[in-house]
Amino acid sequence: MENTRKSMDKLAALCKGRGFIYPGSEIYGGLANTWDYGPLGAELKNNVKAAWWRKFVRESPFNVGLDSGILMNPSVWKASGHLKNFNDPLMDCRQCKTRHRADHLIEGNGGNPAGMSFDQMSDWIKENNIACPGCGARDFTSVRQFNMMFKTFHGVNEDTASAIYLRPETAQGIFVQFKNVQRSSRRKVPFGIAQIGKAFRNEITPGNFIFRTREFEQMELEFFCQPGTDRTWFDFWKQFCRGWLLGLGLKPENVRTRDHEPTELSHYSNATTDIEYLYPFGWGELWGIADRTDYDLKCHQTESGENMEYFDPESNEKYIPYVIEPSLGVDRVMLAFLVDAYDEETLQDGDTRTVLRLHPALAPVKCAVLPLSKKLSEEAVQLCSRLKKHFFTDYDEAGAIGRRYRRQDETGTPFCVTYDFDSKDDRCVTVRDRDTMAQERVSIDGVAAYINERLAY
RNA sequence: GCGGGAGUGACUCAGUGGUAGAGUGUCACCUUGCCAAGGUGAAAGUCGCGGGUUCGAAUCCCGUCUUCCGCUCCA
Repeated sequence: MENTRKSMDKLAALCKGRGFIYPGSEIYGGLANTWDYGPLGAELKNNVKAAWWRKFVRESPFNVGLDSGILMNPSVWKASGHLKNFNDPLMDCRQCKTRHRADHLIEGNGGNPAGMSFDQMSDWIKENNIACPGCGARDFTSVRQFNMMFKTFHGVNEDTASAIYLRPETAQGIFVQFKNVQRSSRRKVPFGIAQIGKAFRNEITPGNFIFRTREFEQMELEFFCQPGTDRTWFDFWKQFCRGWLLGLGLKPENVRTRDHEPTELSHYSNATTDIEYLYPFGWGELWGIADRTDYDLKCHQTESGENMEYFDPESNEKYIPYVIEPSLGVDRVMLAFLVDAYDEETLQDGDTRTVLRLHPALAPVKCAVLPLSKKLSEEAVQLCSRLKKHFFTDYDEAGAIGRRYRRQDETGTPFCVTYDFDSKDDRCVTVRDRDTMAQERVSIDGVAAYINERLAY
């Protein structure tokens, strides 16, 4: 545990020092569990999202994209069940300091918490002499409410009529627009709608760096298919998602899939599989893949009165499609890529070299132009501005060349291009590979293509 | 919310009542010329905040804020 804590701390320190991730609102003393992405973090995050969008939307024969709003009609959350299910009654054991859900406690002891007020729950637990599952004591605080949805006001008058919520997931925007998208894109089932966007949840226990934060970004796909074919598609997307992760370099031994037990399934799902990653703090959920059945569309049909049925021209029947939902957290997958890439290499002379072995497609800086001497600045700067048209290129002429290589290693730059005293004559530069530290002589005119080829995934 | 840590330059920390320090990092110049930490110099600190004790507080006392870890929840 000591080591794992340390490795997360080291990564967080590197992230702050190099401009990946800073603590939020730091000059005001911070705000718990909020983080801002710095220049390199913003690049990395964009690269992660671009890689996902490319694989799940642009290259997909099935899927189309959507960018729906964070603010939605509150009825959406009534229909989806979030208003009801995102309100948790919690109480603490005064003896062992653990926290419990009052409704779970009541349910587990043969009671029925449905419809009980918080006071009634407190009373029930007292009357039935319920003991703390942790320590056996019977000394609880009273039940308090935790609403997981961020509430705000639509319009300038803070009256209850205009209370709305920040979306706790992006999925509902997709369900609500299902008919518009299907019609306007002329898609036939099976097809999917993909979306990247922010979501907000008042998590009771955020933490572990950017793994769980109250403001986070999701990359979700809602894949609509004919009832009965859902399990086939479920398995298909499971494999597809896993392949995406491994294709971008996550080590297979750090990735596992875990099927949910029937008892832990969400209220809308009949099957869920998590793809988990081995973080320094243990296995953590990365990607939840759920068979949501026709639950969501059905709920919206009931609540809105809008017919959500799809007419299948091939089978000549009407049905509400089943939905397979692979839902991935941008921030936590980014953390997984960072953790997986972090390496402290011991060199022959005993030196340690910190390297972020990010996949070239994800690396924030693709290439750094390093003149061997400041006397070569002019030509090197010219080369740099040419390369910048192709990909993010950095320039550094400060200090010894070895030092500059190490600096680039720390931020995961896959290629360093060294302009030396021969370059002017032979029109070639040395390209140094981050992972192998091997050097190759490449013509100045061909260096952009040389690197571009290696950024593919 | 409860329990336990912690707040001194960007980072890691020293300083326990008497002039705020070091190393790393950053920047400039020199040196070097393909794998960092040679030289010279510079910038950078409301010692978390408020109050109290004292001739004098980073240091002692009281309060407060923030943050980290653990627990409950994670659609």
